[in-house]
Amino acid sequence: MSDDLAALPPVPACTPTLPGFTCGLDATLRVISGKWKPLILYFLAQGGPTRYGELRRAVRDVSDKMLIQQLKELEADGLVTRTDHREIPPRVDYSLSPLGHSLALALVPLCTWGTENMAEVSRVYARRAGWAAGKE
Amino acid sequence: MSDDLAALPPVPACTPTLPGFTCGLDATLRVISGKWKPLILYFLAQGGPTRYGELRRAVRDVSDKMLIQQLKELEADGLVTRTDHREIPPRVDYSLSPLGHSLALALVPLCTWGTENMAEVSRVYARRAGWAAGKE
DNA sequence: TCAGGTACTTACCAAAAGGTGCATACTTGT
DNA sequence: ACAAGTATGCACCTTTTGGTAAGTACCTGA
Repeated sequence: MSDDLAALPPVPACTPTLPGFTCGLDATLRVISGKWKPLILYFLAQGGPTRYGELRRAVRDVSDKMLIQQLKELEADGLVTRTDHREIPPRVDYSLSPLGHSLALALVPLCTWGTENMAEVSRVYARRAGWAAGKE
Repeated sequence: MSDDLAALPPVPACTPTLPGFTCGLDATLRVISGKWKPLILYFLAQGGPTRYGELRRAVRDVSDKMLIQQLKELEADGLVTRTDHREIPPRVDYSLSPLGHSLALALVPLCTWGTENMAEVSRVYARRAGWAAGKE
């Protein structure tokens, strides 16, 4: 099993191209950290422009405050585009910028990994949850 | 630019195979959320088994408390393996399990994305930081 | 007229995440 | 004898994150 690792494709080194980031991964993490951001990005990547309300209903359990906040940050970071149709009642929709879309594509392997290993993950998580709630 | 998106490879839908997770991405996020986890995984993926102290020095700015804590969770989640050589003074090293390594591989695109777009990210981040520190 | 929907904003609070520093038990080097 | 290093544990505290509930300005349908 230790030989496995040696045989697997080596993980490319992460170049610390710019100061302030230890590596590319670090840079990416700064932009997608936040409970809902990856989910928002991924959802937007699947359907096209989406109205606020739809998004709200799609990303289950998110509150208005959080959704708005994360959307603003994503917008400030140039990952999503907000379109205000300036109608009354309000109509606004969100879509991915090309940059955002490229990030969403980079999320695909994570999504795949999660799907493939969901059984493992859920087992571990059930243990954690039970351990947190009950006694042992 | 809106046609761009249509032309790009469609992001595969995320199957909610098991209850409790909205999709695979969600599952993955549960396991790697934590300021240092992706960095730890990635570092371990590059060099083999690593002693605690080395790891500590490698992942810059991490405190003992945090590093230990995250390592424990990663271990509990079956992503890293802890080997205590039961020596005195203490000698312990950490390495990736096969599952952990597969996850590290899934992180590669994120790392690449960050490297490629580091200029963008750092610009945005500089703005955020300055805006937080200064007044406007 | 009144409930309900739109896309938010704000104030207030709880929980989680994270940091600092001290302690341990034993070693090696000075 | 004493400082320093090893891999942690623990108590205390601050910062960040996230949630709840209310309000806004306007519209539509009953």
